[in-house]
Amino acid sequence: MRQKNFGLLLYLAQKCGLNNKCETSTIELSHEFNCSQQTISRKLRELQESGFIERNPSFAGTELMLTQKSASLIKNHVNQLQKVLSSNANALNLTGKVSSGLGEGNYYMSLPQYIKQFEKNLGFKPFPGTLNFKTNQFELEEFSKKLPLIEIKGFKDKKRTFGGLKCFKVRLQNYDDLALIIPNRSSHKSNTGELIAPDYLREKFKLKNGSRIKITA
Amino acid sequence: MRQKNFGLLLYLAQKCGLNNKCETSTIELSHEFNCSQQTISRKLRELQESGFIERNPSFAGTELMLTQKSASLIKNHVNQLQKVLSSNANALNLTGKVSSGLGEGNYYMSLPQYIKQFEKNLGFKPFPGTLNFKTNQFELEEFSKKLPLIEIKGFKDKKRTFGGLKCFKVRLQNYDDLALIIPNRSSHKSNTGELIAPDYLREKFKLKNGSRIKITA
DNA sequence: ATTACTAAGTTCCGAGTAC
DNA sequence: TGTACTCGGAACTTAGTAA
Repeated sequence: MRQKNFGLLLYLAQKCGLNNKCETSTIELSHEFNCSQQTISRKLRELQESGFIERNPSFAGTELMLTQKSASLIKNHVNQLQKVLSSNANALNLTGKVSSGLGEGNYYMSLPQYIKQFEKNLGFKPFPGTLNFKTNQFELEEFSKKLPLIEIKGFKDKKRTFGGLKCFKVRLQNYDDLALIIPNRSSHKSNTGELIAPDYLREKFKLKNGSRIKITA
Repeated sequence: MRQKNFGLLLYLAQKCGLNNKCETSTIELSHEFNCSQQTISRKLRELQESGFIERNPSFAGTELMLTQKSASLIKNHVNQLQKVLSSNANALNLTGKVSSGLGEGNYYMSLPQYIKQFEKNLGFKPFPGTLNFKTNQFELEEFSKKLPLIEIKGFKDKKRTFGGLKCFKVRLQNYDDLALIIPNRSSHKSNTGELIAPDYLREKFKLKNGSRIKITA
């Protein structure tokens, strides 16, 4: 919506239909719409000036009809809301705010032993760097719990031990070569999520620190 | 609709979905909704006080979620509009204002030669009297043109000639034992339609002179 | 009976600012 | 960074009327 007098327009659509002429009057409408006759008079004029309705004086009031412009607007409005009702009803998602890349992930992404496992398990060669985002710790846990787990194993070399990490395939808008990674023993705060992908996500999605992102399952 | 801040609520539904928590802030929303941070702040409080959203302060802003009350309201809103889009898209109708019974029809309804034809062609015995309504002359013609014609024949007795009339089955709300009659040579103004039915319509539908009616095909 | 103008009353918005 | 308060002005509504 975001259109002046849209509420009245919707009411008129329900009263008159989209392609019908409708005999009514400002007084009648004011009773039905719970406002004054003067307000209806003004609103009808505004709707007419904006090309949303057509009016003709009639034997006792006004004959009015919604224009094609109104029909399009209303159809569009309904379509948008239908999407919300259907797709979003049970869609899993997680929102957060892009933050600077201090996560552990960047380190993992430089080690061939990890990279090989990513390639094998995710089907893409990850970009050398992670996109970090701050989110709600509890939500992050709940979100990842509901997704199929891809386990990336840790390993040892002569000097030290490298920990394993959890990995989950997710989506960002329509982009689905994307995985959320959560180190098994992370040293940074767990309100941060890390994303890996074959592309440089900051560039691809024009992201800056503070940009809001919404990842879905 | 007719609900305060409904516009913002719809926006939030599109942004956050119906069952999801959503990380955002008053500033972010103010940019997206084209108003000030203060206005969003107030509107969110109002929505919260009315039980349409729930909010929790979060690491950098607010986590918000629509309540079940919002979901119901929005679903209802969409349902109503869907009805408009589907049923009303090509529904034929005619609106008018009940007027006093000075039409010719009352006379016809008293003559057995006509009554027999009505019974045969319409399947009901008409109430002795017509319900007259004023409407737009052109609309009346256009409406009746699109309906199947039932012809009621005129006749002669020793004294004079009685003219024929056109008859069309129509509906008033869910009531469909109803016919619109148009005398072939009418003496009254043709912006008046006449309805016959087995019942006394004024009583059945609590109609007075001036009441608006909408008949459909 | 309408519609619509003006003027006054009311609501709403946002800049400034506190926290 | 955030949210939310105050308050002056803008926007909207309506009573009284004219046409």
